[in-house]
Amino acid sequence: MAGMDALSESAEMMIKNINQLAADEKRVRTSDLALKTELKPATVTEMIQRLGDLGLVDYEPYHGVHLTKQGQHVADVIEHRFNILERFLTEILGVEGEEASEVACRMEHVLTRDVEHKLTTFLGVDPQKESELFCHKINIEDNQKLKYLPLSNFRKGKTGTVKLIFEDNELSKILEDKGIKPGNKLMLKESDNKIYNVETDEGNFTLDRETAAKIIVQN
Amino acid sequence: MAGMDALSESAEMMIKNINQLAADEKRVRTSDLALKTELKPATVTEMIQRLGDLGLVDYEPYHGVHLTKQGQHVADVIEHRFNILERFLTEILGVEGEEASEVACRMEHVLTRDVEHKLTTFLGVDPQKESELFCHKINIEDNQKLKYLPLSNFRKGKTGTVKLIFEDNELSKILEDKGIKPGNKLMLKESDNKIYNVETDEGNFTLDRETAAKIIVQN
DNA sequence: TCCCTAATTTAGGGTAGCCTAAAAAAAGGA
DNA sequence: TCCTTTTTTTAGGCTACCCTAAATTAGGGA
Repeated sequence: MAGMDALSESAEMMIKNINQLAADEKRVRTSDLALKTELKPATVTEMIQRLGDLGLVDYEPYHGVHLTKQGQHVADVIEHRFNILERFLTEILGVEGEEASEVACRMEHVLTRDVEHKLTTFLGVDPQKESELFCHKINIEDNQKLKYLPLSNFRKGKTGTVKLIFEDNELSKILEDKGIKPGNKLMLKESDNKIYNVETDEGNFTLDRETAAKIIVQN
Repeated sequence: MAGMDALSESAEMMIKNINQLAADEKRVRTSDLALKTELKPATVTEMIQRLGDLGLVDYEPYHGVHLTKQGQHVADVIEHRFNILERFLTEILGVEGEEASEVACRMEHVLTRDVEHKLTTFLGVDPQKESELFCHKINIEDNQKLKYLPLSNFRKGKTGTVKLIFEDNELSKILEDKGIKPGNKLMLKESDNKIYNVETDEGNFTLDRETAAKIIVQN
């Protein structure tokens, strides 16, 4: 494939910023990019010219840029990587907001597709929704090889053991009454990726996707 | 502090490689570094001259380099970051060996001390042992703010709820008999960082550090 | 329309990191 | 010792990113 080399961190950041400024499909102006990236306008011009040569942006001198289909794809991938990294850092490791953003912003450029995918699965993001935007990244077959999986990514008909429930305040008490607590077995009877019907020792219950995402189950 | 700017990834990699080739305190030769880094000898010379100017290596033209105290410290930090990242990628996410190494090798340069520290704690590394080498990084006070903590890093006298047990084959069955299973409460009665005496609903039990590291407990 | 201002690009300069080719130093055998 | 071979460094060249200063273009008001 042409242009298969990895993009530099600088180039990826520029694409990300173009995407974030690209409201209502207007072309993004050099000066706005300069402000957002904290680079000088001349530097922005230079960079978007390079990105133009790579076919990632449509650049018209003096009239700003917008992302091409290819560029948009890059932006979506970066955006997604940032989001899952930030979630991991804050929700799992407990890193504070500002620092989590900064570290996620530097880590987003070094993830591979595979690691991104496994981290996404670990955090329990909707594979359906994911696959619309990032069809290359979600592979249900792969999910099943992971030891620990959010219930939201579990396969219909499979049995597993609850290992961990995130944000266990009122929610975990409600779940506990339904037999969904760490150590217990459950089986995913039905799921359309919006509603999850689960069988436990206490009977049958239906959960929404948000809740299912917080329940880590072992295969 | 002088030289407080972040080192480039290239510079950090060079220091890491010098450290890895520095057996029996002999000076490391340019050609060996060139082989290991897959750079040309001239490039290596250029880089170690820069590192020399920064006071990170002791460079004698034609006679190789070795790390200064400062350089050794950088190497230790990088090494440690690599190790915990690799462990996280393989043990938690299930990334395969080769890819885990490569991604860890790129991520090691973008971690902050705080994230490194929180990840270390999350993975349950011996804080005692850590503090000998990396005294700046381990801070028991901080540990206690984390939602999830390996039992090996728990503070004596504290009570918590078991959330997750890694590598739960035979081990988890044994622990379950002792009342140590996800969902159950426990209290760390005694600990000298080698032996962990735990009180559960089923009585008092003693664990070794390796086992304690595999038990994630919530404060 | 024409001109002024603001936005943008071009021109030119610097550093880090890479390279190849040539020069210089070290090392080892005769 | 001396001379050949290997190792290392220097010299010089290239690109990506960053900058400032000087053109250039666009766009709005008179």
